[in-house]
Amino acid sequence: MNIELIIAEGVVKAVKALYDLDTEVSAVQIQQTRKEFEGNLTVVVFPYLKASHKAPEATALEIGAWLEENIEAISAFNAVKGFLNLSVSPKFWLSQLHDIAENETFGITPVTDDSELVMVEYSSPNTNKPLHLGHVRNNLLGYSLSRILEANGKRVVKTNIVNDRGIHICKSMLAWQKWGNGATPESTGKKGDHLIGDFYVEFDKHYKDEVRSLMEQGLGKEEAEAQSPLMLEAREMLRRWEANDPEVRELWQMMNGWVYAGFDETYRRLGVGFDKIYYESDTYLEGKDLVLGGMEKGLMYRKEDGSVWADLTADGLDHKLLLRSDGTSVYMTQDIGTAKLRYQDYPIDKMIYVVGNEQNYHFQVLALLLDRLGFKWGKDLTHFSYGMVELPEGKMKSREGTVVDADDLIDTMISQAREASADRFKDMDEAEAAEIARIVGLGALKYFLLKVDPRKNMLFNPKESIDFNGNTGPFLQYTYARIRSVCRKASEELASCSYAEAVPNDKECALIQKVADFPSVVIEAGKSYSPALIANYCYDLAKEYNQFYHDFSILREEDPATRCLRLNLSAVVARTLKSGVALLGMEMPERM
RNA sequence: GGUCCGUUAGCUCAACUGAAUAGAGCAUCUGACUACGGAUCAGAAGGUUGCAGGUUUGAAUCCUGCACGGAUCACCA
Repeated sequence: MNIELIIAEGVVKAVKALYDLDTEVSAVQIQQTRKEFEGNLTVVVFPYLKASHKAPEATALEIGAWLEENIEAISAFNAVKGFLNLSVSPKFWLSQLHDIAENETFGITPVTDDSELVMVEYSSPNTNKPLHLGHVRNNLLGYSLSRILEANGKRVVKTNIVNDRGIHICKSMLAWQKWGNGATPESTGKKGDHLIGDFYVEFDKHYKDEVRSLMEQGLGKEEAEAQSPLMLEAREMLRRWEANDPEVRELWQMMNGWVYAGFDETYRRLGVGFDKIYYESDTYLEGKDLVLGGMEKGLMYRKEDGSVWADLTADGLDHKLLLRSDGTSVYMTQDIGTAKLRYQDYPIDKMIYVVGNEQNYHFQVLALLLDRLGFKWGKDLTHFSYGMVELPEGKMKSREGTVVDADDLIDTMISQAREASADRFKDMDEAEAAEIARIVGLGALKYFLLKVDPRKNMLFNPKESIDFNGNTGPFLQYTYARIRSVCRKASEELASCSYAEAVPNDKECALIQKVADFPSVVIEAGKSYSPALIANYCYDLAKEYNQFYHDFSILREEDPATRCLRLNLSAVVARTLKSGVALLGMEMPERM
């Protein structure tokens, strides 16, 4: 049983017995005892002063005495001002360690058939350029969030909505037709998404040239942009696409196919995936029907020019356009259509959209509209809003070539990991060395992006790249690999020894306590949708373990029970670290 | 201009949602391998938590105002 709960229940009884005060278990304030004081856990007694009519310290001492008397696990206490520091007996920690070691799925709530069904949308790329660092943050957050929710017993459907239609795709297609000379991923040896991205840039270059020369002929900027022959051609292509022109559709299919192959490779390398992928080319018409249906029910209205709007002023927002005067869809309409298809496919209880914070307003509106249109999860949809990844010079801009490409970054991380371990295992064969470099390089990247509060913009400095020392992914992996090394050396003893007679010292108790916190951290991370909480916990645990490892010998400890305790404690720490970082999508190497 | 978000050590980030002397890492300086893995550990130094008020026994955290930065308010996606 959880020690904090035991203490909280004890405090409720204590204040009832001592001061006749009724309070709730959830209202009891318990925190980790600060390092400079004796004890494991601390109860804040300020809330009970009114009932005790005594000074803070006297009240704390009184409650402490009651707890020591009535709760077996409490072995000592002291009071500093209004803080009651409680020491938990080594015996209790020993039994905790035993329980944890026995529990194969420690910290993980099993998923059952009647678990809540949560859909997580993430990634959501455009098919006109390769993924960059911002997408990587999105993908890792979305994937990690899915894992965390699963660990909290939710059924999770991971989904992706691919923005595969629109003028931007036509630009790449047109550029390929004009200047591609039939280039394919095979003929050029380029990843499909990069190839398409190059043509998108190519279009932009020629388009800018056209605009410039038109402006030199005396046109205004807007006029020039509107009259650029390339842009007119791209728009014409979009019209043909929407009219199902076979030639355009065929080209579109082929080029999108290249992009998907490229994306799939990046996803695979990142270790993320989806249960179901939706395409806007399939969903944008659905949304139109829903909006028109809603209009008939009086939920939306039509202006004289034929455009369709929703009046959201009653909810403190503005009027929102849903269909243009020419009857075509906007972004919002597509999201409504996608929602409909998803609900047809899955009886969703909860929808989470992992999308950047520049779309906060969009999702506020979407929630209201879906609710209005009768989606039961609409009002309570969660926009998991995250900040941008910025460079020292500011925002990434594809036009200025300051985008950090996802594939390049992954390559860089892996080769740096390779360098860092080059002189370490010369005996290792190539396949194993490559696998370890992959795990460590990606671990550094994932931890770097996930340890930060998602809401905040974060900084990535390409010159400094990502560290492998200190508060990093490799620090966790190193700790794990080192424990595994020790466990391998004593595998037989670990399997058969007994630590029933051992008496854990303060450091060992503190370490057991840290491990025992894992389940509540998983729960809190699930409630607050926070991979960062998991990352910070894993770091604290690894740091605590490394201190222990440094101060005490494991294999050279002479007392068999103590040696066994330390072996088992190490094994449990390793296992907890591994399942913790798994929630971040990170892997652990057996050696590094 | 309206709305929303952010501002913590030189730099990158924490702080269990109101508690003790605001913590880590990097960088700087000092120390620890004939040792179970030094991608480690120990120590020093570094702060008026953007500013000013307020609520509270107690505020980085809650309220008000201001400053700075960002996003958004498109018949763009």
